[in-house]
Amino acid sequence: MAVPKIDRKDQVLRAAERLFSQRGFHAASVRDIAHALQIKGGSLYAHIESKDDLLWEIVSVAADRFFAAISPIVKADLVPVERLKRAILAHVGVITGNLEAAAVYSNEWRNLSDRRRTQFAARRDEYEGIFRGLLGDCIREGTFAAVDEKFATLLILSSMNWIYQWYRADGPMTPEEIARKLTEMIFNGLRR
Amino acid sequence: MAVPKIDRKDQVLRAAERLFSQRGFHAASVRDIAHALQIKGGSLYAHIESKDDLLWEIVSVAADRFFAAISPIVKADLVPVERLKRAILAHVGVITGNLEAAAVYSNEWRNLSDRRRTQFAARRDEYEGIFRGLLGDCIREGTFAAVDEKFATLLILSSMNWIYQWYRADGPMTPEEIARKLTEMIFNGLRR
Amino acid sequence: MAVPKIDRKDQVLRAAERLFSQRGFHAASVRDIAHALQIKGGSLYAHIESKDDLLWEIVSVAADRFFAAISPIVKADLVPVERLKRAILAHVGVITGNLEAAAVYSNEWRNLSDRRRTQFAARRDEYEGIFRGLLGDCIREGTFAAVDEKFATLLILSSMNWIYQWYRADGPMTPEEIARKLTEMIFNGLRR
Amino acid sequence: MAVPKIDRKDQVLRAAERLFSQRGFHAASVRDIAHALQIKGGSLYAHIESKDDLLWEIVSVAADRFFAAISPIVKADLVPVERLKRAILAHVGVITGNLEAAAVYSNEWRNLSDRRRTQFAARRDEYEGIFRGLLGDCIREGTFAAVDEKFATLLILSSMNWIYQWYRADGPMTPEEIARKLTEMIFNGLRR
DNA sequence: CATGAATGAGACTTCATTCAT
DNA sequence: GATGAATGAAGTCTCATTCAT
Repeated sequence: MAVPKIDRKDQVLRAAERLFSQRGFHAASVRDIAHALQIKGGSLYAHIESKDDLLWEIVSVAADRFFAAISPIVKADLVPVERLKRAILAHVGVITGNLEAAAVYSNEWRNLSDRRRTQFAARRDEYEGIFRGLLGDCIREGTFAAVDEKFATLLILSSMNWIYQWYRADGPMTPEEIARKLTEMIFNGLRR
Repeated sequence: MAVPKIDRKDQVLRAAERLFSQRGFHAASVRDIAHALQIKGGSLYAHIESKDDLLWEIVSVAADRFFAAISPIVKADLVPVERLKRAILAHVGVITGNLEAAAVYSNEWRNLSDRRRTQFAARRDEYEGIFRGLLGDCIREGTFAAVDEKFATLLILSSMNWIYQWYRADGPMTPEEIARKLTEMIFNGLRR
Repeated sequence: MAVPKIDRKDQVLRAAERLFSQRGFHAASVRDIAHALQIKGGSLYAHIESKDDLLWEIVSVAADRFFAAISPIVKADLVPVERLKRAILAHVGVITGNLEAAAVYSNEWRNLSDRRRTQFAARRDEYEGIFRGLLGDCIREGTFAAVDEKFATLLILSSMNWIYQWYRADGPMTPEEIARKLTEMIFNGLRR
Repeated sequence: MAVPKIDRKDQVLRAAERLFSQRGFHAASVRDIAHALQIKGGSLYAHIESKDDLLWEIVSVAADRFFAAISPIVKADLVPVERLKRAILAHVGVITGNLEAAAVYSNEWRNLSDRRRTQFAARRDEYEGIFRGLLGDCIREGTFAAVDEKFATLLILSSMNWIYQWYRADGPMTPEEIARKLTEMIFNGLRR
């Protein structure tokens, strides 16, 4: 009846990312998501297992992207501070390239089922641990002051994860600029 | 006799803050909140108008607290950088002193009714504007480098608003220490 | 609003027994049951946990009745054949006194959740075991011929459990007559 | 080449018999049946008209089998008690030879559409009437005592229709043995 | 024949809310 | 104040069925 739709599953994921990020998991109904694809609520279930699965898929694909972006950098043969710089750029790149998924990743994991929430938390901690390691290297190497590692890591990550709140692809700043400014501010501080 | 009769309405607000912050607005039902007070769902309506009102009350009281904490500082006769420092301390104080309300303030405003969401957004922008003003003063005065004002403001606010994710009243850091470390890092950067 | 309804839960159980027995578990919807009480579907949930629970309650109360009716007889100090006779009378009494519940007990246990179905089967086997014991006593005592015990037990139970298909309280036979005729036929056979 | 091409329609019927008998009509979905044939739900409709038709077909083929098995016996020139014996053997033969269909016949007719249910009930009553006639002959001839005809008929039929609950083709008893034991018990009773 | 995608109806269930008691 | 019972709306999901490919 309809035109042959390519990769319907992807469309579903993207619509869900958009609605979950805009309204939140519970405020975005299955019907809303289906409506975005111009089909009826029940029809979604030809493509997904459950709403919970949908959230899980978004959130774990997002996690995969973050890990994939950072992994090569961690092993790179560079001075620590350069590795951290590039990791920040990579992370910002994933966020700006997948704004809605990143927002869901940051805000909606609470709505996962118990088992998955635990699983998610573990991966998130692992990711945080990688950043902390990069930062720790900078400190041990002497480039950075002996700040509280955990605290500083959260400063970096939280400032990046807030980006989705105001970044627009058609806005004035490129992801590179954002990353550069962020790095500059966090590394050197605001003081002249 | 005079058993210290704690205001029931306050109990309701506190229970709602807790549940909204833990599970999110939609995942915390009116019955859940009532259950926390050991009464039945319907009985809550002797104390509140509606669930939406409850959220609004939490969120606007939280906003009031932030404004109240900062207002005297803005007008204080101090060098700009000192004003900013104290504003940060005040803001951190409100967060750590009202962890759950602060979490609701940060995360659940999306679930307000349309009209109230607009109203909320305006206040939030106003608050952000105050911080931006404090920061701008530091730049104009020459203490701070000529960074992107909006960007730097968001860096400060976002790093503070993330605190509720890990701060615990019985943890190792006092609010003052948190504020001090945060200020130190943001003002001077991580670099040695 | 409505007149104070006494024991609403009982009314729910009775309506469910009726509808489950008439149409089967799946063909009788929650709305149908609610409609029988002149309330809306969702309102049932003030009285039950779930449709599955409702079935379970009916089925286990029915099982309880059967056990309660038979237990004193098993321990009675009577000749075996008399015990069996009275057990049959008791069982027929439970069926005719709770026609619809008995029908649900016999036919709808398949629709229980896995865990409960297992639990149910165990009790059912236990009950069958009791009858088998009574019958075995009659054989060992010499009153009955050395028939296949399991087979004969099923003959007795199945002929009784079929009663709900045709018995009507306002019909021509009392439960006692039914039990007497049944006993007569099974004990002495059809042959002159 | 001529691979023995088993009729697809038969496979559908057999899968449906199995699933309807195991789970009940409503709990066995069209998709379940299709899955048993390793095709998708919609594809079943190349072979059936509707789920209701499927049930009807199973149930009426089963009825046909019962009638076909008994018809020649009713007209046979034998003493009444012998005719009854053979009818029982024939009926047991149909059940044990078509266990699942027999179970569906006994339990799922309630789920037929209204019109068909009525039609089915008429045939069922007719069949019961035949058995009742056979039994009546035995009474009139003087072989059997003057028992309640309807009651005795139901005793015989119900004990047979319960067989599917425990009979297994690979079990210890042949259909002939089952029929013989059943006849023995019902004709002569349990008493020594 | 089989499939994937869709549909409309309806299933069970939860929820915020109301109100007589 | 609190409760039990009810409601209407909505939510997620399943199902029998259809049809273009």
